[in-house]
Amino acid sequence: MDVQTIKVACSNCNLRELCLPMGLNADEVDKLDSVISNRRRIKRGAALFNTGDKFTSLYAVRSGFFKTCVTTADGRDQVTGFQMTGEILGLDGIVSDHHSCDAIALEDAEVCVMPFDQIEALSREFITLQHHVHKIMSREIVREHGVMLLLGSMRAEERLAAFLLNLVKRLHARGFSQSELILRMTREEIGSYLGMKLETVSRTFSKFVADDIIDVKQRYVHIKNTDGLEQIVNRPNCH
Amino acid sequence: MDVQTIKVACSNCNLRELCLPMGLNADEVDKLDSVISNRRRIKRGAALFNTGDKFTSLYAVRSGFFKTCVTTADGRDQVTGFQMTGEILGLDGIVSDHHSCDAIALEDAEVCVMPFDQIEALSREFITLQHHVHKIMSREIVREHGVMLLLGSMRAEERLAAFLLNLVKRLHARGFSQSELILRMTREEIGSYLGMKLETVSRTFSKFVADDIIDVKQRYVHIKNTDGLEQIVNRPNCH
DNA sequence: AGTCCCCTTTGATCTTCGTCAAGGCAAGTT
DNA sequence: AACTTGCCTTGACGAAGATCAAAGGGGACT
Repeated sequence: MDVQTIKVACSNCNLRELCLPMGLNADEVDKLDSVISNRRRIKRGAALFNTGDKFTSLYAVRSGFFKTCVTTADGRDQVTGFQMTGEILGLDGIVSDHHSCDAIALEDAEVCVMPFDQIEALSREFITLQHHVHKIMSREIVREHGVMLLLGSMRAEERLAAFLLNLVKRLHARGFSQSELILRMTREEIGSYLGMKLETVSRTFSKFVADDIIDVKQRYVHIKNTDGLEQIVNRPNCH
Repeated sequence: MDVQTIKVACSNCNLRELCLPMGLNADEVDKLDSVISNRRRIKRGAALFNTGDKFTSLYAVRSGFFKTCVTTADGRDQVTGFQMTGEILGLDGIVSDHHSCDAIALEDAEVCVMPFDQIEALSREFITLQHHVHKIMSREIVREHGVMLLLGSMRAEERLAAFLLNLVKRLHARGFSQSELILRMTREEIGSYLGMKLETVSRTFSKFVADDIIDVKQRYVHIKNTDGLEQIVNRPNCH
């Protein structure tokens, strides 16, 4: 086993508590290592996969930051999610054997390639892994319920506040600050995800700054008042 | 094996081409029968499960019509889907062992109860079933992508047109008319699902009637011009 | 059959956000 | 250093849809 192989192994990966091996015992992680054959590097702006591509594998984000988006025939475009370290990409492809969205790297990134037939084979062997795969898919379904709630019933300020809180929570789980973050996406991508125009995103950021809830300098955001953001999200429609 | 048992079996169910047994061979369906122990009747307005309930089973809709909705602490409410015959409910519960939405019957309904631990056990045995379970979850993820696109980038007319086309397509797959349907939900529930107010739903229906695209009489809808509806959905934002 | 209640429709008005437009900032290039 | 380019901010205006209000209709129940 050469140095490179060791480096690739889940067992040595500092993400194993966030990623697919979560909850597996040492023996099971060893087996999982054997099916995660390789890594793939994606340049900023490039696609990990595109709509229509044959589905073969799930991908675990090892480093970098992705967006997924669906596009309609008439050119409409919707960002469906942002994925960071330890999160899984590609679940959309299982149902039809082809991907139904694009996964684009928002910065230079690296993913672990997990051939899905091998994941399925292994999860027939290990109950723990089987259950974990099911949980990952269920988690994605529940996440999307949350986005539907956001898009269907929140106003612009609430959406952006919820978005910032969600981002910073996930970053904090990865060891980053609870109050500072660098956005990896443009205002337009945030707007697409949140169902608003980039100008509205910008204005809403400016309003939060005026209200002394955050500082913003381009992509850098400092959350000065987390409670303030939470109140914006939780306040029932006050009209 | 008494008459009642035979009636309950997937192998004799006229939904087996739509429901969980889809694609399984006779032997596999027999095994599946053995884990689908019982049915449950749900009265109109009653819950199949509520947020917070312990997750034990998936449910296949045998008859009737359901909505699922998420509710926030501050009383906001979002319908996340409508489920008809042959569709699967409960996937939201897998990730945390508790349901994260309510499933409410919109008319008297009956579901097949599928204990999830047994589904998992059986799908370790049958590759076909394993793959099918994964597809069902992936399909739900892709469906939700579509809803996000709808909520994030469409205007009221487009949303309602897309909704009607989707409903009638699913009903047609179940042997119903391509052009006529009975809505099982109120204008308010449609509005919640589509991210608009019930008055806007009503006005949009009225506009479609004025444009001679549909007839509406309360819950009854007759689609007179399917192409017209499709054009409304596919037309790029024309402002 | 009559009553009640919920659902639906429609109108008038108001708010939020989208649209259009112009200009600024930051980073990389020549 | 000047220039280009992409991204962001801000202002003015308009449109889509929300809100408030009132009244009509259908189905369920007694």
